[in-house]
Amino acid sequence: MMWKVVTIESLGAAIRDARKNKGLTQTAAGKPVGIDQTTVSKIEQGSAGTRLDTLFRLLAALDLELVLQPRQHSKDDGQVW
Amino acid sequence: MMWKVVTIESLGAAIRDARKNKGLTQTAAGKPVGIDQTTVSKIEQGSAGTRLDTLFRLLAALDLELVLQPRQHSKDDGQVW
DNA sequence: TCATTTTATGGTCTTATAGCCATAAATCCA
DNA sequence: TGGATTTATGGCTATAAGACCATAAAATGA
Repeated sequence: MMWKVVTIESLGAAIRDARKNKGLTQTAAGKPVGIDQTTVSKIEQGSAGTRLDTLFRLLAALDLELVLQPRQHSKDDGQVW
Repeated sequence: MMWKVVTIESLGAAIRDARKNKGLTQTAAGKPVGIDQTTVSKIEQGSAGTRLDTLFRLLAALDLELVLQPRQHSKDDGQVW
């Protein structure tokens, strides 16, 4: 799977998707990298203030990576941030 | 261009790369989205505590987007976070 | 080389994350 | 449907981001 991410909310949704695909609970996903369940919950809901270190630890736990690339605009794009 | 990002440092480096490709200074990149030059500097250096809202505003300013995907391991991968 | 531009660093102040705990709310399933 | 699991919320505290200002350091180019 690949999730295009342009907003914090879509990032959270993608992470939730990936976590569920792996059959993990928020607690199980966060525990190995020292992230509290409440924090995972907020991230998945699109908390604006989430810190990068927290995000990257969660990505590691879920075996995910990011790709940065020029924005590919499409006519049905809504708000961009 | 596409930058694979697995660490905060590589994210910062990729952003710097993209910004320079656009011929923008840190001040010029941050100004339209209300981000201070000092903050852009820290982000590019890989500041762990950078907040997602700050990151996404900068990505918007540089017309960049993220893609989230399963990690593609390669034998020369180093530390993953 | 030297002035100019750009980036890095350091301090202050305000604000908010994330850990932690407790618990309500929602979801699952037998 | 009811108990168990999972997720969301709220409070508390320590810690730190980011705006802003000043300035040092580095890079640029004429």
